[in-house]
Amino acid sequence: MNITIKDVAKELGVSYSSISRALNGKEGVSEETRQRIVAAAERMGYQPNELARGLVNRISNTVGVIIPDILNPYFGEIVNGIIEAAKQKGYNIFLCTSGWNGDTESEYLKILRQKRVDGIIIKPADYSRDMAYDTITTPMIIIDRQEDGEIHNKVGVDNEQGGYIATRHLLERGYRHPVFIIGQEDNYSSSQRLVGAERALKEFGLTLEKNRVAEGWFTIEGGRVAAARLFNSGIEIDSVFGINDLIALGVLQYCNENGLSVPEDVGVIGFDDISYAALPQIQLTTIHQPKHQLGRLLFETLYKEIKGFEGQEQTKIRLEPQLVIRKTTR
Amino acid sequence: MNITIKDVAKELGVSYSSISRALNGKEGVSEETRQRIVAAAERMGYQPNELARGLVNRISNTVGVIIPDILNPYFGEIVNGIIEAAKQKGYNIFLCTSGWNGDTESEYLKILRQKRVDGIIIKPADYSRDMAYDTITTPMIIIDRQEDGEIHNKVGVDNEQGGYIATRHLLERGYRHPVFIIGQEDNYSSSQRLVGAERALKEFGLTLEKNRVAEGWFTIEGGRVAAARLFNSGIEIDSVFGINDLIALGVLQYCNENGLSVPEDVGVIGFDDISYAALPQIQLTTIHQPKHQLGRLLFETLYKEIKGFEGQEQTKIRLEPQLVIRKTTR
DNA sequence: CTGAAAGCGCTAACAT
DNA sequence: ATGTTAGCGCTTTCAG
Repeated sequence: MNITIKDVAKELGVSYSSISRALNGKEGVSEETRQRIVAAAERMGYQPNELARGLVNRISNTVGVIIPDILNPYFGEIVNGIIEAAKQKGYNIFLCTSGWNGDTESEYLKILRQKRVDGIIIKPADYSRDMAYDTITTPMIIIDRQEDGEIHNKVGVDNEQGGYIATRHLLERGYRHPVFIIGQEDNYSSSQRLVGAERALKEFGLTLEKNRVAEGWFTIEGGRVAAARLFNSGIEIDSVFGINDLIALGVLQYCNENGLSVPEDVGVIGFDDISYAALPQIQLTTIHQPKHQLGRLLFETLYKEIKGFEGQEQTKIRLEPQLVIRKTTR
Repeated sequence: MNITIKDVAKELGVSYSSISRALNGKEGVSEETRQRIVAAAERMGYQPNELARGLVNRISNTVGVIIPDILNPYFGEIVNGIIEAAKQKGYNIFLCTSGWNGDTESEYLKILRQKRVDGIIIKPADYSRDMAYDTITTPMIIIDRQEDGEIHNKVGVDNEQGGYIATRHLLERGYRHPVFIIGQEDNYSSSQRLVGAERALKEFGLTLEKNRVAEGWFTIEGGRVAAARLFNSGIEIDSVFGINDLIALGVLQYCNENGLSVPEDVGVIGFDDISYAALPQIQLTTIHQPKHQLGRLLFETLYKEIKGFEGQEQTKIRLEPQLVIRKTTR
């Protein structure tokens, strides 16, 4: 089996608590024996069992990350930022994907706690469920949520403002008949962005009509299908706000396949600013989010909670979204 | 703190070994007490400590995954497949990204073993280092490697064949001056694909010249920069084989920015067939890999090794790549 | 069927 | 400075 602390103790004829002390840099061992121990451990290829250490120390140097979909570059970049920040603090991450499914999410939440992760970073799969998070005592931080009444930390972009900026841009460019494609209706980010959209519409004397909002999936295909539904519904459309870039990409695909020229016939705006949106062949106008930074911030905030820094107050960080005008709006 | 097996034992006035038996579905408890125990555990919100279980059982139901870059959709889809297959077997994954850095990779390899993962799935950061894997006794599987002389399992696509097909396609379409953009020179997949390219060239009476191969990074920007270098080097170029789709996307970007029309002035082919390659605005000709399936297979093969199925022989699985002709080659 | 006790590998008092 | 011991939470003999 694996070499344990006892093996190297026996080898050297010292007690194994000395080994522990030496290897963990604690005082109580002479410099000489410390060196002998370190050398022997190295030579024998000793690897401390983190399971055992975690059991006694009650820490695992591990955090769980639950996101809906790793293939969405938005989450990909966030995870990238999390991993980077985690590495600097000696943490590893359990990556879990919920597929926007609340049950899968709950399941992972349970497993993560059984694995005794030190903290959890989560993007809720749906809106309704997440008030139940308050019963979780593990340090936890929620991505992209700003609501009150919960105990956990929150870091995210200002979605309402983002939705406002996007819609306002459409309106300012002369589009008067925008439609909106969101994810599932109970998705928090979607609804917040819609609230912002409504505010912009109001400023231009317009209202948000129900039949101008379509639900889909947060994927390219989801956007394409929803666009088809909208354009075939008979309403007048001169622009579409895809609630994320993947959806907007699907809209672009629909337009392309159906001879609608962008940005003349229809203007398209997305949200997130994933890297593919900037390709010269795409040039999607969108709302930029600092995704990598968001990931780093997420971990760092969680880390502080884990280590018990800065008291018990809930911390909320709200990042500003930014309009990036490219070629899909006139 | 967290409630333990002892708490529920005390609550019920039974020994805690009975709790263990009941909760793990082992025999040796009457049906009646089992039900009482299950009910109490549920009521008290008992969550077994997997760290402790892992310590005694010597299993963690965890595997480590080390990939170079989660933002490359090629790896994204693989990871997706791994997570999906792992979930079915009750496994969680530690996601580690090496950033194509061998030292980072080694570091993670060490940590993973300390965390006592049951197995490791790895895409080596570079070529030279990976023979050192033979000293690792943890079940391990290597992505996309077919070489002999190692003890670990291997699952991947036939890169030589893929490189051959891609280059042959270019040649068959009348391109006679292809250049090649690879990742770092010591990358295994790159060199294998180049071997295939050479074979195709030979069939057309051509040879692979050193100055027609450029090194870059496996990113869009890497492809763009390498393309610029190549096109400015004064050699004749009528087509480029990007060793992965991200690089090919960068080449497309370079062409777009420099008024080179594709596929007339220059033909472009990639490798991987990431989803963005199929966008109507992109339509990249490429070599398809079954990435999701690859991920599933990776985990399932590893799982068998962990569970000690099918003896000790090294298993190698080689998937067939497939040419997908779109619009970037004439 | 059930309980007592040992031990997984390690850390942290407590002794010496 | 070093060794001894208890115990982290759990599983698994071994008795009863």
